[in-house]
Amino acid sequence: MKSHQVTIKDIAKILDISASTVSRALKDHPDISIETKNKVKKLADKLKYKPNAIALSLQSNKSHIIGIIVPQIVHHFFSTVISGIEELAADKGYNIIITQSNESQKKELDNCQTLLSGRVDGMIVSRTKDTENFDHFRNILNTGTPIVFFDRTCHGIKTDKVIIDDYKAAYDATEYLIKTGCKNLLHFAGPKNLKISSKRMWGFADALKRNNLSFNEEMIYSADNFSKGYNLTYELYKNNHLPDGIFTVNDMTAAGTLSALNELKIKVPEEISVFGFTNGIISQITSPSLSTVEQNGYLMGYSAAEILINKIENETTDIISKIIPTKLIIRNSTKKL
Amino acid sequence: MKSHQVTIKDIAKILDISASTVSRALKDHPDISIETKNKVKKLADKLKYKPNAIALSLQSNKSHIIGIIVPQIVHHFFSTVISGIEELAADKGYNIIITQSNESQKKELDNCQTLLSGRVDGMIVSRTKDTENFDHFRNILNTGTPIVFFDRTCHGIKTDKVIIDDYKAAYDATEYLIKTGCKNLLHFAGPKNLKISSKRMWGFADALKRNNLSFNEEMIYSADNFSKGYNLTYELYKNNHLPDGIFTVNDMTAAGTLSALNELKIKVPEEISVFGFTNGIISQITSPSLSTVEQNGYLMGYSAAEILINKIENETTDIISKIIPTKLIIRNSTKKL
DNA sequence: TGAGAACTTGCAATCGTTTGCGAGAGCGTT
DNA sequence: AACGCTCTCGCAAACGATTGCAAGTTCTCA
Repeated sequence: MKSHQVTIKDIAKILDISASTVSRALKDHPDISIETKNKVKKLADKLKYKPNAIALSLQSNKSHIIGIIVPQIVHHFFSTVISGIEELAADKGYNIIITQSNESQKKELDNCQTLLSGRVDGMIVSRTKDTENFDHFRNILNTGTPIVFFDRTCHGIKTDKVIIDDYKAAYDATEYLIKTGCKNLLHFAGPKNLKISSKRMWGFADALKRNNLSFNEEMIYSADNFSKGYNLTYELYKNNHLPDGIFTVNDMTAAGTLSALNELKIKVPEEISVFGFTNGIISQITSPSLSTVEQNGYLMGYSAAEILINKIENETTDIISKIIPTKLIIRNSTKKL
Repeated sequence: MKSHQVTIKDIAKILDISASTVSRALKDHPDISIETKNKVKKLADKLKYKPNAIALSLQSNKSHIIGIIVPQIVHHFFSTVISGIEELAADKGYNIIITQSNESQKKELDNCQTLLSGRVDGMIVSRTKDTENFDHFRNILNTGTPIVFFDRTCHGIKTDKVIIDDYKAAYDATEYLIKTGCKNLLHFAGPKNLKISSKRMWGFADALKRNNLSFNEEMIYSADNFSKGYNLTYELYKNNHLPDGIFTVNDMTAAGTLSALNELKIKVPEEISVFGFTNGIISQITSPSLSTVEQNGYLMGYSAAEILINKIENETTDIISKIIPTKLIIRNSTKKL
């Protein structure tokens, strides 16, 4: 099937000149006469010649490919980040190869192998949740292939990363709830060993303390997806433990919470305020629409690509840690200031 | 920065043997003595030798890369498809390079160039909405690089494709609405020149006719996103034109509709039933949760990859048109049978 | 002792492209 | 006529890996 893409040699043979002349003619090298250039360009055009990127890579030892490893492509946040990466990469003449780890460390290792074998110029990675061994990344860095981590980073490795200030974002969101009159808050949290989760939790806790509200561990519940948020809300209702404000670790959990509250005919935000985190599509769709933290995935991806490409092209060695600013998006699940 | 990945030559030099011997030793060629093999393998292991995929590609004229063009990565449906492609591709030893067209034909053309230059072994494509000129795809097919289209296909090109039976799915959904008692239906439709939209529209129309309900063009409204669904619903309300059932071209539109109905205190499904299309995440989050058509994106991607890889490896030339079965997902925005 | 077989290994070409260097042609100058 | 210069262009090596073929060594057996 795959017949034959036109090569420089083909053109050379047809015009009865050498391949080097064709190569130089195509890139306007001054050594080549104008007539020859014209002949070559005309034929190249006619035959739809396209340079073989693979041969160029081999020659230059640069693939112009960025390798990406994410837990799941379908996750809205990750696809947003990928989109940001793709945008800048395309601009700068890079392609992106995407692999997903499905939260499995074995697959993550495989992905590293593949990308290394493919001689990517650099990698952008968000690691799996439950890994504490980062030797594979350390090895790659040692070979000189740069890696930029985003969102989930690797404790103990000195490397470039792009993150948001989860602590501050959570602090701000919580403080907003307090300022709009909530006095009895709960936090629906993610797994403790995931840094982004624990930071959000501490932001919540510190906001309470600084605003003269007491904090204790019983304000923290574990719930980080739709159904857990939904079920937990029902449970709190049954036990008569519903607060007047809930800050959730992500939008899905908030959506589950809202769904339960709707069914229970509890008015949001009049009786209970709900604050999410991520600002995914769903935050506009819930009823009422969800106040949340804008976690600019697109910008994260874009920035990560920026750092990486700079590293590839300028061979700098300084470690960059970029923090993407967050923003509170106030919609209708919270009261107005 | 990028120092040097270990090559066969490096190993050869260290052991003072030729590169060919190393190559053969690594792949257990019978010509090589066991001692040599052991020496070579041991050193290769120690130095973390990884074959240079680029060199192999150049040599074999196979890149083992599948190029993907989608309008937008962040769109849930597309990222689901990509996920399906990635899964099988990884299994079969292929990498995927992803590009997005952002619904711009110019970018789509650029993407084709890039992928062609990258010498991908094949492509999986969902084209931009408003293009009617498919010469670029025709040209690629002529060079012998196979393309499998999915979801949005190209009228007039004989090529492999993976689609769903939009007509039947729409027919079934509409019939469900009728069977649960709706007598006065409307359809919120997408652009007419997009085949998937018009097929859904005809499925809707024919279901009405076959069930002895009259159909006329005034039952078709143009609305294919959240805000259009929302606004249109309000407008119908004002003009006292609300039906007892609405079938929308996608989930987002349905979500907008539900949102408006909620605000208008119109009971769903008691007063109005709403049926969506896609079964994205949002269909579980709306209140009430949305009855919709399962459009198995993952399976579409997986199947597309299957067809493509088969074409690449077995060089078959027969054209395959695969139809992914759909399924009605009944939730709470419609009445029960 | 010599011939042939068996076993190991190396040479060189190849994939498509780039690039330093050298070579030939054509011209003008002395 | 001889030299030198400018214009054009081709040769060959290189990137990393594979592979047909040739070549070298060792061994066996007559």
